[in-house]
Amino acid sequence: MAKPTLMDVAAAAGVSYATADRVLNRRGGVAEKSVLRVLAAIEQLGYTRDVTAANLARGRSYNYAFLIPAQAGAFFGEMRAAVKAEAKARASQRINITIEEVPAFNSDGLAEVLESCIDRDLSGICLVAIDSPRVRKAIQALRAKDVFVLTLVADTQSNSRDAYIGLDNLAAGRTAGRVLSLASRDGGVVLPIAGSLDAADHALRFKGFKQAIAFDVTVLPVIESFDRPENVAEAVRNTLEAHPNLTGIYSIGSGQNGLFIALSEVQKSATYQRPVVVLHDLVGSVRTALTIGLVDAVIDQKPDQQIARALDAMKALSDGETLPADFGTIVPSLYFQDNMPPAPADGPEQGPSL
Amino acid sequence: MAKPTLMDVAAAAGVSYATADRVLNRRGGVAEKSVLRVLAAIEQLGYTRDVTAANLARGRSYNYAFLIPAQAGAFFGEMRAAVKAEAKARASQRINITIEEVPAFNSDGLAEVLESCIDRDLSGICLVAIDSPRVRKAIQALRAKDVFVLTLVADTQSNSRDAYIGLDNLAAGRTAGRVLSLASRDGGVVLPIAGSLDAADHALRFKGFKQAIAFDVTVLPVIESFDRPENVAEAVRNTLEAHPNLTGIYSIGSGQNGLFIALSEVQKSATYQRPVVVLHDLVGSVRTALTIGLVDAVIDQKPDQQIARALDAMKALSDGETLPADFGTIVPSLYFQDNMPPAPADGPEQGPSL
DNA sequence: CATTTTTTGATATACGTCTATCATTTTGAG
DNA sequence: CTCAAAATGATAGACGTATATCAAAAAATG
Repeated sequence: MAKPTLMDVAAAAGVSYATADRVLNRRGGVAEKSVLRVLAAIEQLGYTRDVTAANLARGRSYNYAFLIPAQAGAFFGEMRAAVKAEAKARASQRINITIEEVPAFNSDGLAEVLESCIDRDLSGICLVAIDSPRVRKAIQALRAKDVFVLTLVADTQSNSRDAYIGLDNLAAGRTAGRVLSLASRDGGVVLPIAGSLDAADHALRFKGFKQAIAFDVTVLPVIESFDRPENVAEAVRNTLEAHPNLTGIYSIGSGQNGLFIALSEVQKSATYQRPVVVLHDLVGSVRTALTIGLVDAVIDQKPDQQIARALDAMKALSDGETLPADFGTIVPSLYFQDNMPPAPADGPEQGPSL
Repeated sequence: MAKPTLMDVAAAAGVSYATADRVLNRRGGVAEKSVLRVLAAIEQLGYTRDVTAANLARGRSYNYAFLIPAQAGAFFGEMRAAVKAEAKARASQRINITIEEVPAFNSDGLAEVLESCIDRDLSGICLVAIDSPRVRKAIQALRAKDVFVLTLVADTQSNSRDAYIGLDNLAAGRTAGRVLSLASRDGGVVLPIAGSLDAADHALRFKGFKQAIAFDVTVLPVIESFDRPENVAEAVRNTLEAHPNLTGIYSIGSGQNGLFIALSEVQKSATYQRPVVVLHDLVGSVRTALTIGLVDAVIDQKPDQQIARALDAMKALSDGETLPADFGTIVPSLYFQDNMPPAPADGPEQGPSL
């Protein structure tokens, strides 16, 4: 028996197609007993609406926009590539995706783009949030127009968006702490390096890190790089000087160049045993560092999976479903040289398919 | 401008809808120059076929079957739940999925079910392979009828199926080796426990393990449990007796009960420092063990992701696409207490949606 | 040029649903 | 019982594509 159609349901319920349709689409004006009979028939036949046919009839397509920060490191580059890949994959399913470049670290720039989206007939928008009154206001304006707003990677206030898709930073920090604790079994000394502890994500990671670190491991005062590679290289050099027995380094943020420089010096000099190094985000340069053994473990937030998840979330919201509570939580992945996933390939253009 | 339709393409190419259709669907009998004009129009307008409308018109739906071993431990239970979840999620997209129970470890039983599938009008089938002549023959018969056959978790000969979706066992073993090496920095002694090294997956994991283990770490002779918990408990006890300084245990296979028993004895006695324990598959009991700190790290093969991947693969094959080379390779995930993903919830039944 | 062959156009029906309209039946109130 | 209100039925057009048929036009053949 083929999949039942609404016609079958109507027949089974002993009503006309029109009535079955009125029930299914809650158009009202149907007697209670008829409603029940239709619902019973739906239940009994296991009817599910063919959403593809429904969308076709409604002339409905899903328009989503991603606002991705421009040129802010390799991470967002991968993110952009992932969006493009998903856009292509879903194009044949009436899902249209556009990417808007947004100036990095600039809340007014972000707000401006958001404001320009208001009359673009979008059903959802996905942004890397920077909190500011103007941004919040723009988001509210969009949501008032029934545009779903998701935050990605970085969140705003939780009541001002529909969902947040992003890394569980506390778990990420704990994982780092666990690895360095394992690697410093009988006590040890570890150095945390952050971009800035004022950034919410870095602070959370650091908090988790301290939670998970073993009691007999000494955590040195955290170094804040403020995105200046020289600072990091210098600080790592000094620390190694002062603590030749350093067992671990946790680089909490991005911008790893300074760290790489200092580490390769250590590797060459061979005066010290290299500490175990844990850092974040498996982008190109980090991938290389892991491959050649300059660092040991990488905590990744799987940008491609985040994009896919964000799209699934927006589609679900558009279809009137509600999201499970922890839908947006991305569990940190831990990669060694040994279980690195293959690098994302920007596949060649495909011709029109059959 | 809305998404272009084939009508738009025909108009742009200056031909009729019928001709554009003939080109798109390779029906033949079209002059070379017309073909070129249509293709140019497709290119220029960025036309992509609306597959949902196409499937609707074709009356096409995708019928897939999953053959999952019955009652063979919690792992396949999770797998079955994942299939059910995906089945529900894709029901509205003309994808029908059935689950067939297959007797565990029984190649004839598997073959029988396979043979019964031959005239069921399936477009794809997914099984946990057990190699035997009869199974191979059944698979060939299916493929001869244009049914795509994927293997899951366990493979057959690579030329006898369309794709294999499964864990990269070598990488999994290497990852375990890496963790135990990290945890045994200045030398150490580690104990590998396998179900049976005759099983291809266990052998591969063990091979990877040895590859990644540090040179100054001693690997004790591997214990083979042959799925008897008592053996494992006994062997672990003896090993701890003989090597009070044991730094790590790698449990290569499933059936962890014996290990858990021995470990909880150690935990209580407090005579030894508990070795670092790495094992496989984050099923219920393992999850508990990880939570209470009985074990340290779990390598997971993400059954839910495997199911999703398998479905994507079958759908892609059905649509005439070719799969990327490493499509089926599942990268092992490493979980600590700290980054455990939430347990899969068997969500409550949802009423008919809007 | 006449004839056959190839190519093209026009058009109809179908897929499962949405939306709308109009006619008809049933129900409830007075 | 009468009349309005509520409920139901019947049906048509649309969405974008697939598939088929038949006639008309263009090209190739002799």
